Amino acid sequence: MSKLQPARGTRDIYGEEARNMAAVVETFQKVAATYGFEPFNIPIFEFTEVFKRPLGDASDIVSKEMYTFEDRGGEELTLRPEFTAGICRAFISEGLQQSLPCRLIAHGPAFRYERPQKGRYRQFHQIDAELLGQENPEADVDIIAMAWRILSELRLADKIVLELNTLGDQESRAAYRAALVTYFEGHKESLSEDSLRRLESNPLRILDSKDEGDKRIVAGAPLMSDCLNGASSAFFAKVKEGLDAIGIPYKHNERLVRGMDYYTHTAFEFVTTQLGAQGTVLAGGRYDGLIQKLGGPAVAGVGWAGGIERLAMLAETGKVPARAVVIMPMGEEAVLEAHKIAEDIRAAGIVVTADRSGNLKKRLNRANKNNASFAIIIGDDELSSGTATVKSLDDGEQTQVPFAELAAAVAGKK
RNA sequence: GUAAGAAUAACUCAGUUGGUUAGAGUAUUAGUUUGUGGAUUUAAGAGUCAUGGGUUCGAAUCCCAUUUUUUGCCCCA
Repeated sequence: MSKLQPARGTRDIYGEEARNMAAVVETFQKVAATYGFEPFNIPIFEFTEVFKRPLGDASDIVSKEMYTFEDRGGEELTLRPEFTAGICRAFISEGLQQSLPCRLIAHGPAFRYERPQKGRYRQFHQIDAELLGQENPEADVDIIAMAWRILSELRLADKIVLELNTLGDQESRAAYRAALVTYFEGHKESLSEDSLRRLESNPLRILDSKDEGDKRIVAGAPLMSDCLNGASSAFFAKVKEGLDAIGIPYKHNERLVRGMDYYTHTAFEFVTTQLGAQGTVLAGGRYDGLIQKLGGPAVAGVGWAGGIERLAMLAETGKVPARAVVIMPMGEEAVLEAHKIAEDIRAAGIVVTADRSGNLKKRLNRANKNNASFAIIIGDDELSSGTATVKSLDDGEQTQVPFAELAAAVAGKK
């Protein structure tokens, strides 16, 4: 800590940005509720094992990006790098298999020790949805539809495309992985250094390489669709059929793979070209074996997470602070009366702030700058008559209004 | 973790081949006594030129290190 500034990759969020982020979360909650999803809050940190096991030791998140620490009791803890693992742990801890299916949403900060860039921070914020206990492909359709509706409500539909792929079930995935390894082993000498490493850790990721040389090799690589067994391709067909039925546009991207080891079957990403390399705005997939891997029952799951910062940057929510009524008491006695009046007006759901310092000119100036709708002036004259001076800051019109009628006088007129 | 840029007032940015007291716009405050805003105008405050070293008679300017940030890669929301 050299100066009084936020630690690398963290920041203070306020003003328009904070409003936009709040709007994203509100839209998310509102839409999710119409799909029958309910809030589910999990801790911000867990035992390290909770993330290590499902994500896979070789994944970058586990090997270099986790905020892991030992607490005073000597426990190994980790700040959550994502939500899914924690929710699955909670599902087991709370014995929720009694109440399947579970439709759960969560939102809040997550942490990854990465190189910061715009739209990529060490503390970032996600919205998250998980649907547990539904093995059928219709569940995938449901949860993608929900994501699409949220993005539409945020008016992002024309800035974002849905990319879709299947990784198949365990068997198909293993077969594909083997086919890829065989193929890339044959091109070892021309693969990039990164991809040689990936050949060991996560061969599927080579498909996603940005390296030009790799891309040429990848072009000739075997396709997932050729390795799918009957059940897996039937599953994927159903998902596509469902999306077609409700008119959600998507692009089948054979090269789409995901970082986490736990995905099976459907994988999808909502992508924009407007955020540079941070174009993935919301992404997820199916993770049928995950809960079992954590030591729970065999329960299917499908879900996604969206980056709130990234969504907020794209969405023009147009959210502005509500215009306030500013109450301006002149003198000691008026201050007390102003408290009472302010409370009365707020009880009617109107935004009221008080400005008690400076001469009237200054206060009106400030009120105007803050885009207030009305000024309510209370001085000695008003106290004795029981009526306040109400001044519209839009047209300057001024009227005397009895204290009891102020809320009505100021309501609705914006 | 890796490569290349950037850092000057609250904000956006000028600042010549290294030369005296580092500028502008926006914003802020004030232009007077406790009761009337928005425009114009006048004035003022505001900067350890990111931090620490070095070169030089002299550094915002050149060199090195550190910190933060931006754009790629890695990876991901």
